[in-house]
Amino acid sequence: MSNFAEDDAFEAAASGSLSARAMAARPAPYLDDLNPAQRAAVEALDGPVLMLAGAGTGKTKALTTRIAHLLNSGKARPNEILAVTFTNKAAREMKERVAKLLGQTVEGMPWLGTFHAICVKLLRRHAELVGLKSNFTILDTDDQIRLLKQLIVAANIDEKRWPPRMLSGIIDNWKNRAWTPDKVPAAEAAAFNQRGTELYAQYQARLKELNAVDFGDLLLHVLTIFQTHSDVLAQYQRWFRYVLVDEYQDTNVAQYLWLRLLAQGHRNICCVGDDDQSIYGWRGAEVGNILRFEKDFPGATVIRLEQNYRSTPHILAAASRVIDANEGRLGKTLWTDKNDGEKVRLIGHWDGEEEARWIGEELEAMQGGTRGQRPMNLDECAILVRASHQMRAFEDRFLTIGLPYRVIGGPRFYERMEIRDAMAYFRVACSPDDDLAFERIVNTPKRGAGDKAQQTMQRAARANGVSLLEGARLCVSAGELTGKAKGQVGALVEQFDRWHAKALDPKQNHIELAEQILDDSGYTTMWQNDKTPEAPGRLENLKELVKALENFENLQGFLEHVALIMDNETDDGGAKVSIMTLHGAKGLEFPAVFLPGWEDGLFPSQRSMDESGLKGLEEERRLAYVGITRAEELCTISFAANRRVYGQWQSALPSRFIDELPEDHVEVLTPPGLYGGGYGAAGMGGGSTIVDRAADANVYNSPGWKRLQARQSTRGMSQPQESRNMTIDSTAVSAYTQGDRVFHTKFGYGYVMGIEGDKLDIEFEKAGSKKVVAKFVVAADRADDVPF
DNA sequence: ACGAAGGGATTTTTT
DNA sequence: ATCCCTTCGT
Repeated sequence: MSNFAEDDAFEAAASGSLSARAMAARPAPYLDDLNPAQRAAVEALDGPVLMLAGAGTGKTKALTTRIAHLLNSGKARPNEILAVTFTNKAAREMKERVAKLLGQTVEGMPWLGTFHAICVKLLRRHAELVGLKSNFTILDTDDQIRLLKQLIVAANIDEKRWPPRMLSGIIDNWKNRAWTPDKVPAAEAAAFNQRGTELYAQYQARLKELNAVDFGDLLLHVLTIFQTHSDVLAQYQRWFRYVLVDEYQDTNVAQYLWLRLLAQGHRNICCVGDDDQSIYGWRGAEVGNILRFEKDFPGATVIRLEQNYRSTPHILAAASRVIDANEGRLGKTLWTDKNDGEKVRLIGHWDGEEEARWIGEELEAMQGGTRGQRPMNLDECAILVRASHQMRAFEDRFLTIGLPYRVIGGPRFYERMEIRDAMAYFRVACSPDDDLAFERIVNTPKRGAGDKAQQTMQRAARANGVSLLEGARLCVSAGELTGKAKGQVGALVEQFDRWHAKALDPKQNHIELAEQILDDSGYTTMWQNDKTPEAPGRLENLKELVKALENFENLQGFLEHVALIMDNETDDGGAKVSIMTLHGAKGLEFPAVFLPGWEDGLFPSQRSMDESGLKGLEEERRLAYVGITRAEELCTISFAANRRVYGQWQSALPSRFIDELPEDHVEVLTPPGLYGGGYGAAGMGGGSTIVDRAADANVYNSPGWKRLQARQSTRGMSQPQESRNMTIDSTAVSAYTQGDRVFHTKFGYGYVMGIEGDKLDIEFEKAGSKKVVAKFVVAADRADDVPF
């Protein structure tokens, strides 16, 4: 599929515009732009280097300057540098910045890219060594899951017990650890009753039949090649004089082994990362990789970038204190020469809706500068949430008040159903052997080919050892399909013959062909006739897809790229506040950042703690660190006492991370709201140092707050600090028994029906059945003591 | 073969 | 609450 002869990396560089010799004599003005640490990191070209780059310390600048310096000093030619990133975005940015530094386009840096993109390039060259053809196709998650599902069903395994999604997760996990089916440790295999490894092996076999790989295979196959063909490995070890790795803390075991093998040639490896920003443990990242770098590469130079150019001292202090609670850090001390600016703001709310309302009002005020500081543009502001379901409250609110917003992250362009369908048509047109693609669209639009018809085709294909498309053809000519399917599938097969011929024809305009495929197949018509509200949008997307084809020579080239470049930059301009997850915000920065939802259970996420214990909690804490350090000038943290989760009202305590904030750098805001303020925060204040202090300082000197404190002492409840463990205070829960009549400020009176973990199951007279943290109700006979 | 209704789950995300 | 997927009924 790819004609990589064209970009054959070893060849390309020699003719590139950057001849090593020509560059050698050049001065290095870019060095003057660096601080001493950055400069040291750039100039330590030889030997292993670990660059510990804290948030906002100019990591990318150091990294790109280092590449420029390598080239400029004649140490390496562009194609002798291996520079890996995790995302296409990072790779793109790096290319652009290197080019800018050198004042010219960098041609021939073929080995600057994502792990996956580089592995595709390597694997296409050596595919036969792992039993593949070099035109293998790359399956995405969707294809992967459909394939696994087939295998599960075929093996007669209960889908409920072994959901394809779960199996795919297990297999990915194994691949992240560089375990091929035969290398899965016995203990691990036993944990899944041997069935897991069986299915894994079957899956790999099936992939080979399909001449396909999934994302994990890209790395794993190349690793296998390196491990089993020392000649091939040696060739690359020799070739890559310098190796650079971005976001090293995010590497998994497979990537680590891959890098270690390649770097063994010249031992010039420079890893850049920040252990405090390791937030991808759940998908296989090993912080350990960065922690033991010096052991792996004895004599390594370790350079710390600690001067922060992004945030004010207050923000930095808050972030530093929070992350300080983590164990086993490599340790950095971020500093800045910026002026103090505003303290980190902390505010509690009664519920999630009020929180959204308040942030909306803040954003409006900040735009006009009415809030007392410089006017801010909406696109200078961001709301960073822990989980995407939190976004909805903001979207709802911002829609009602007409505040422009942009959700970053969501489903990506190439993951949308209509795009994948269209691509499946293109895939079959280009490679009629692509069974998964054919299967996807054979009955889309409806062609009367349901389960039964498809099984017939599958059987025919298997029996004759041909592709599904050929199987379909056989069924049609043998009259094995029922009336409706017979005609329409027959027509489809003929259409694919025509389209395939055109796809191979160099004179054929590929854009016209794409349009023709979508129209003649009835796919466009299907959406035109669809009256659901999203249909027009889907047609729009299809138009965009066709437009994207302009950038490519042919359909094949397009498909090749899209497999790896699944991101979409649909920046339609216009000032909008960004809403995204904390994960999505890594690497970004905003003058003003809102961090809502800081409640125990939500953030830190209960699930994370349940599944990974202290390790999970520490990763959550790093997430908090990432969140705070995104802010340049203004950082606002908030929490809500009540929130609707899965349709049920739930109460929660403020996040333990709030206790970890340094009070000197935090300003506690009084929420607007009923009863003279202090509503949410007072109700929530239970264990927060901040709020306690605030109360002392009369910030929370509301009657309600005082009464709450009085109530807590009279009832002899455990002090919240003591209860701040992995499990929430159970003393309070045990203060009640079934049948107790209780009062809740929001839901009114009710009876305790049962106790579930840390929550009381209460049947409220007006509000129905709810699960509530005991702290938020009082015995009905004490209802007068309720501080609101 | 296809649409409606019921059941279960629901962190985070790249390639 | 909502979404997705399976099952059931036509």
